[in-house]
Amino acid sequence: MNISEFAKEAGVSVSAVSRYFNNGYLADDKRALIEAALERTGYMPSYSARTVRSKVTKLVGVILPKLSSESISRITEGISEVLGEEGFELLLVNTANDYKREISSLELFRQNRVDGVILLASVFTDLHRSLLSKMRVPAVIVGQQFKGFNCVCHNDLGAAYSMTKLMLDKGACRPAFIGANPEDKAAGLDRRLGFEKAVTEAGLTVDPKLCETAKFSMDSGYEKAKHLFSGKNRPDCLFCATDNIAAGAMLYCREKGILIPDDLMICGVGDSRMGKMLYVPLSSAHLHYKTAGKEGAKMLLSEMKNESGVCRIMQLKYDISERESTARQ
Amino acid sequence: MNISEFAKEAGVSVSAVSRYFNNGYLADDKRALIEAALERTGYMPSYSARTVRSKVTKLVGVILPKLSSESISRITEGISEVLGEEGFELLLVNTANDYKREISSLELFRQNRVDGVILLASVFTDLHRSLLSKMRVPAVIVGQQFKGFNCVCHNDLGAAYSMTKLMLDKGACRPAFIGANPEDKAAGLDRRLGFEKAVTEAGLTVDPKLCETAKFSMDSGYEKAKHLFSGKNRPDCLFCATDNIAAGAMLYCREKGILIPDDLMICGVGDSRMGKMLYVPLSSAHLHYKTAGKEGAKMLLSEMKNESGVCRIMQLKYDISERESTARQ
DNA sequence: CTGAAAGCGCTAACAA
DNA sequence: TTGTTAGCGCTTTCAG
Repeated sequence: MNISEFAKEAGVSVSAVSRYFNNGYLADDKRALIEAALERTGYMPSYSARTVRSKVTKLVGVILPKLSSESISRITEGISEVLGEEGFELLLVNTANDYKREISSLELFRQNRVDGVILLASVFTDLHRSLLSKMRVPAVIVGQQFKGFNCVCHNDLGAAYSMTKLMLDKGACRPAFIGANPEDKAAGLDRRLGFEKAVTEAGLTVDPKLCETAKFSMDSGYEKAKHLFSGKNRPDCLFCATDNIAAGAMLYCREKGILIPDDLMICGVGDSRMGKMLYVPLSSAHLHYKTAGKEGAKMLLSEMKNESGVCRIMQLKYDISERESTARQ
Repeated sequence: MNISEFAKEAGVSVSAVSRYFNNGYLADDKRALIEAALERTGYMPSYSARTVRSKVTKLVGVILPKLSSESISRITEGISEVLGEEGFELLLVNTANDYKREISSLELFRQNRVDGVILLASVFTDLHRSLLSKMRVPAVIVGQQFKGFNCVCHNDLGAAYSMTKLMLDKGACRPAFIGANPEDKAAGLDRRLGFEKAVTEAGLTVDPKLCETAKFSMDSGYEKAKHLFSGKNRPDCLFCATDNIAAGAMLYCREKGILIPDDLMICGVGDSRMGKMLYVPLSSAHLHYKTAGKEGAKMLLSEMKNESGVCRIMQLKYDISERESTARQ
């Protein structure tokens, strides 16, 4: 059933029906007529037909590298909360860390499918830049800072610095590092720079033999910890770029009888639910993921309302969650 | 720019352009002409205009109660993987456990916005039933069994039964239970029934004082465990409906010096990443969440292809992951 | 405040 | 194989 069939059924004009579903510039008797007919027929207007004319999809595209990650699902939850209140729905693309899919969804979103885009990417390239510039709708990047675009990001460098400093201040002097791919500017590069800054400031030097690069997984953290402890210069504190990596490293320590925090202090970033529940509760930098999602959504909303054109960067603060894994006197 | 402007620019007819983007029933020279013009103009066809005619959205609506849950994000990942391969995108609605939003999104999806619906709900009502019946597109329910509709579900009763039996077989004789809202048939009711079946079969009786109903959270598990241990008849084994609840209960035990598994064996359901990492690794029933999502998506795909009308129910198996929390001789 | 009618950008039937 | 053209279902002027 389409709008004119329905209008006939209701005994009103097509425009009356259209107005009923939109601004409601309508007399009460017609309104009642329409509501009665709605009850009878179960008619629903077609969203795409509306979009063809009005150019409004009420859809926001969200591109993310994976779903089953605590940080990403928290961010997405924040996005969905804010956007939902404004009547937007999410068109979700899970790229499964596949670079090609990231690009192709950006292409897809140029087909007037969405009113705006939120991108949670890990690695940025020139192709990203050129595609984002060609975008006809506003876009916001969450979790990374990318000059020339709207971003909501964390203070990754500061967080890594503070956590490392926390351990050095407690007397550690052989700091080790397990980081992530440095092409990921936020979780990879910046967290490494924060670690290095703290080490250098403490008057120590960064020992390349005590620095590893892991994947974002527990297993990888485990492997890298094993490697770290295979050398003769054993670390007495370990900064990990994520809680997951730290958890893997702790698993190794438990197996080998390396005591935390006595033999080795350890901390992560992200303050995951799991970190609190580990056999030694993990000190971590708390990043406000849900807030990041909310702020990203708010930024996008304001972009979609007025084409300001000024791009903004918002950096969120972090908090230090100190727990037993660094509880050395 | 629209299709006719673009066709003019390219020097071909509109149908040539339309064919280029669809079946490709097209001579090579025109194809080249179009591609050159595409390069020049960056033209992209409008998806909604296409949908108005073709009635195909290439969108599947996914309704879920929350995002930041391991089980749900795993299911969603499975859905997205299968559907993505077939060129479908996800229109995600996060209801935040709000019943009203569940209903309103079902309404929303009647506006020809999607080609199919996947519903991950916890509690089913008659309103769900009537709305789902009115649906113009196929729908699949994942995680719950609901007669008369397409479902992919777990063997919740069996899983709870096996985990409880595991502990009773090891000599426990005062079994306790922390479950979820029984209106949630899968995680609430069936897991309770499984527990009760195992207890009864072992020749024991279910002690109502040793049965609690918690929310799906660690905090709630903690509180209920406290309550459980406040009575004089202390349990010697505890079955929890989810790993999260079990983790909360274990936190309480650790605080109070209740030794696991010596004083209390404990197990959960879901086999979460966190469970493996707890201070005593948690025995749990492994449910194949990602597989559930994949199978749900496959079922939906086949429904969308041919209106079979026959509704199917698929129940997935579970596996037992035995760990230290039940490692009593 | 209301209804008629002209599109929105595209697809698909049809004629060539 | 192609191009012309009539819609898809809706919104939005515009004249009443």
